[in-house]
Amino acid sequence: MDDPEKIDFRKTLNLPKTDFPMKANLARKEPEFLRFWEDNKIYQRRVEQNRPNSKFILHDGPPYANGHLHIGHALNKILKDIIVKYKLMKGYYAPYVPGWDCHGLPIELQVDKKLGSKKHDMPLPERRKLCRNYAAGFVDIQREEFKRMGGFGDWDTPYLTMSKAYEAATVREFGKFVRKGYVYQGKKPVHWCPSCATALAEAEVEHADKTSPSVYVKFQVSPGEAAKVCAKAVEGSDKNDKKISIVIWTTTPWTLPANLALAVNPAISYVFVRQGQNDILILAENRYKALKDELALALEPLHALKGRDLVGMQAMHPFIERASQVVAADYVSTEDGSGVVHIAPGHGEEDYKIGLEHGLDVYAPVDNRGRFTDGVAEFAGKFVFKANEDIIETLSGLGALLKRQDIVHSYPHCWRCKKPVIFRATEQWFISMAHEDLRSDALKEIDRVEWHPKAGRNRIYGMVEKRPDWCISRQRVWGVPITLLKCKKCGTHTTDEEALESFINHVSEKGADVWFEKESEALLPAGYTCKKCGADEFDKEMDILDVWFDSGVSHAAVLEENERLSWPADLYLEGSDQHRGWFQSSLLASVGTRKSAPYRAVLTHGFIVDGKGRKMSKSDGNVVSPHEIINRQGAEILRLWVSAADYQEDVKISNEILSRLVEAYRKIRNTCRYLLGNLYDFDPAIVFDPSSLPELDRFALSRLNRLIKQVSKAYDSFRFHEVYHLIYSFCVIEMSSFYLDILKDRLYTMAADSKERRGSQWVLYQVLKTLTGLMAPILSFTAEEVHSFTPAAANQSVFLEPFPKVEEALIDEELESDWMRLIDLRDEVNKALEIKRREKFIGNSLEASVTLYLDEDLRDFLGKYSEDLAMIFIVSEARPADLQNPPSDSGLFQGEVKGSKILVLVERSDGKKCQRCWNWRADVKAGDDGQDICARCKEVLAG
RNA sequence: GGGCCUAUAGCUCAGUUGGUUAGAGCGCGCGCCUGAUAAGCGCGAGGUCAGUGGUUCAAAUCCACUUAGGCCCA
Repeated sequence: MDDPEKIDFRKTLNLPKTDFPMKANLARKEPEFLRFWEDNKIYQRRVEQNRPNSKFILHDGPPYANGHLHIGHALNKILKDIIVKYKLMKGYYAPYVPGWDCHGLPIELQVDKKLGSKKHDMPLPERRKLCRNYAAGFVDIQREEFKRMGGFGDWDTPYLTMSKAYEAATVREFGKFVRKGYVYQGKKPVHWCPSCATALAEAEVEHADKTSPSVYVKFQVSPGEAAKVCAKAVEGSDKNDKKISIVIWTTTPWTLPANLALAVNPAISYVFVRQGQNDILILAENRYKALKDELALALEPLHALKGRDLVGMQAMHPFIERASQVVAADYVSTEDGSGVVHIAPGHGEEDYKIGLEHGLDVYAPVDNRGRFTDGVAEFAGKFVFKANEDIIETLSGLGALLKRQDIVHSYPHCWRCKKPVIFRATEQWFISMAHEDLRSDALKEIDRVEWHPKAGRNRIYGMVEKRPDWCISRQRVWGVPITLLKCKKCGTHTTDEEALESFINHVSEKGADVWFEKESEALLPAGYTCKKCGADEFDKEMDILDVWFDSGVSHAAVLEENERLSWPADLYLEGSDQHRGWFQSSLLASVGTRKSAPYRAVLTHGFIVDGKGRKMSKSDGNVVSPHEIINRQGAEILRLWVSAADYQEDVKISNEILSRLVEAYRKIRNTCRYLLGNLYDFDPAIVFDPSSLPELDRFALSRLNRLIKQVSKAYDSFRFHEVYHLIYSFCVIEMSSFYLDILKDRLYTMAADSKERRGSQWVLYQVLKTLTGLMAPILSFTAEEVHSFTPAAANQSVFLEPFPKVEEALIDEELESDWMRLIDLRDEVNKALEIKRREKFIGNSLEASVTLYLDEDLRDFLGKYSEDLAMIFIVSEARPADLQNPPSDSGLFQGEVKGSKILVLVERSDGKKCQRCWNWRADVKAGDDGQDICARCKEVLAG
């Protein structure tokens, strides 16, 4: 050092050089790339560039425009983005139009909450305007959040279910259902939230524990009946003195005023059993034991009958003058209760069905606030849940109450206000599943669609097979109106083309608000009169459409209306819960009007759970927020997490998982950085004929092309975790620990412009470009960053590049299998070296000279590689020898390669260490400056 | 309670039509290197394939049940 004469060999080497930072600083630098993409319209340019090519349309399921994004949104949108980017790079015309679901109860409730009591004085159009603004606000928020994740798409022109054009399309599609005769009005019990005063969709109901009174109630059998039907049962007792009663059990005493029947299971056995002095009770035989003590029943039942023998019997309502007939129902079980179910057709789904079968009235004497109507004189005006106690008291006073306790059970609650809901028969609008074979056609279509995973088919099939008619009306304000007017004179609805067309025109011009702003007559064409009676005055239908109808028609409102898109979509991609939601509403909306499914394929992902596999909930405190990850580790890590998981099942996320991914990210990044570092002086204009390259390089190219093939296949089948594993393993196994490690000597020590070094640089260049392209759909930020450092990159952005293409000719099976065998040998040599390292016999592997004692087969195989062995093993010398004549060295390593025994002798090289290339060679001599240098290096330095 | 689904090393994933001692990478432990350096390389230890029972010459793989978990419904 102090000697100025001494050459600093380090300076004579071609060491890697790059400004590409090792530290990614993702959270800080990602926004710069976002700006780059936006400023340069990279997505738009790529889409346009692909316009002449075949289309691939991924139709976005609209998230609800309320609240910030959670990790589930991130999973969904990143998966979509990976697909869109892959298809774009593959050359498909794949515009991605994101959308938002803007109408509906949750937003309305948020707005109502803010308004408080002012809500009642506010005209409807104004409340709707507030809802619109609220939704628009969250569309903006969520849009920014999605964009931050690196997603490509038409963010400036998304589809909104509340836009005029979309609302008009919704009205138009509804009109088609009306014209085709699917739509009918009927009384039916629906989940009803008395607090929100609205019918709720299935999806709007959630189950939670509730404490309810559990009561056993006697329904006395009409005296005449007792004698007839029960003659045998009461034989031997003084029948005239005895009261015979059927025992029912219910947890909703408030439904008793609406009781019209009692259901028994015809197949099971019922017993007559004495209670106290004067009572005989009827209940299921296998409930007798459980209830014996509770109800203070006699020790022995008097008699038993099958349920079917009880059918037709008349019982008397305990406190209303009305008969209640015994009917048969297969679903009645004896798991709890008394084996007899009280039936109120207006207050239960099963009850309703049974009522239909027996011609019972759909009776529901409860108003929209959950209060009894005047129909129930003694409880009129009482809120049903409060009336429970009054009813129980009444029953008790009449001696009809057998038992009362409180139980905690799972009960339906309103998803918004979290209060318990009731079943209540109301006037609703329905789409009939039976009309025009809607159900069977939908089922046929399900089998024409490709479902990923396959189980999705069964899931939606089962649901569509069993689902009831679609209740499409809601008694709320924030939505698309049910555009029907009712003639004031004859009550006929305006279902004709002329009226519906007029409504569509009004809505497309002014938006759906027009329905609430204008008078009925102003919505109709001038001079319009009722088609039935000729009257000209109408009442407006004030119900709005189910939001599932809104989003269900997106195929029509978006795919058909946007000329850049096409119908049907190639793919829908949502969480597996959407088999009941959007996949189904879209299917029905499309089959009903077009007799065909709106999608060719449906891909679903699972739900996100914590590291232990539990679902996330605020109360458990295991919620992971995407913002935190983005701000701490970067959106790139979130994207890598999405890609690494097998999303068709539940996806786990935890700090451990994320930190593993951060490490994997660093490895991929560093591999790219190292490639870049070795290309600082490479001119990509130089083209090499691959066949002229050494085997090692051809092996690397073969592996690289195999990688392209495998990765493409994985992308094509949406198996992104395979993409991740393939790319990552390639970086670690093929590159970092093998090819690149071996190449160091060649790259650093040979003449910068030598054929050998340029050849490997050319290979490294191929590897770099390929890796960048392969990872771009997932690691978009990093791929772009690498691309910006890549020498002579043709395009401004990696997303303007074609996806890497396989060169089949470069995949060489034979070469690969030979080199796999060499790698097996290398593994054995490494084990032998490690032992010597532990013995402190060597440190750096270059200090070693290795002799391999091999059988004839292996020696033959190694023949052509004998010159390359030292390079491959990264030792100073390596030579094959005959296994038959091993030395008597006790330190011989015994190994095995594919069943062949081998022996490895590790010695210290007897040469000297070259101060420049660090190899130990016999030809190392002191140079002019007195430093040891090998002949090869001397030649390089001589130029 | 019903429908659909899942369960392989600490983590993420492989395990072809059931067929030799269940694989990979990471992490972990130990070590080397200091010319990828908040890097790189090597070696090693980790699994009764959720459990139980069955079919079979043979089961992680097929069947049944159980347990745990997820989605959807009741």
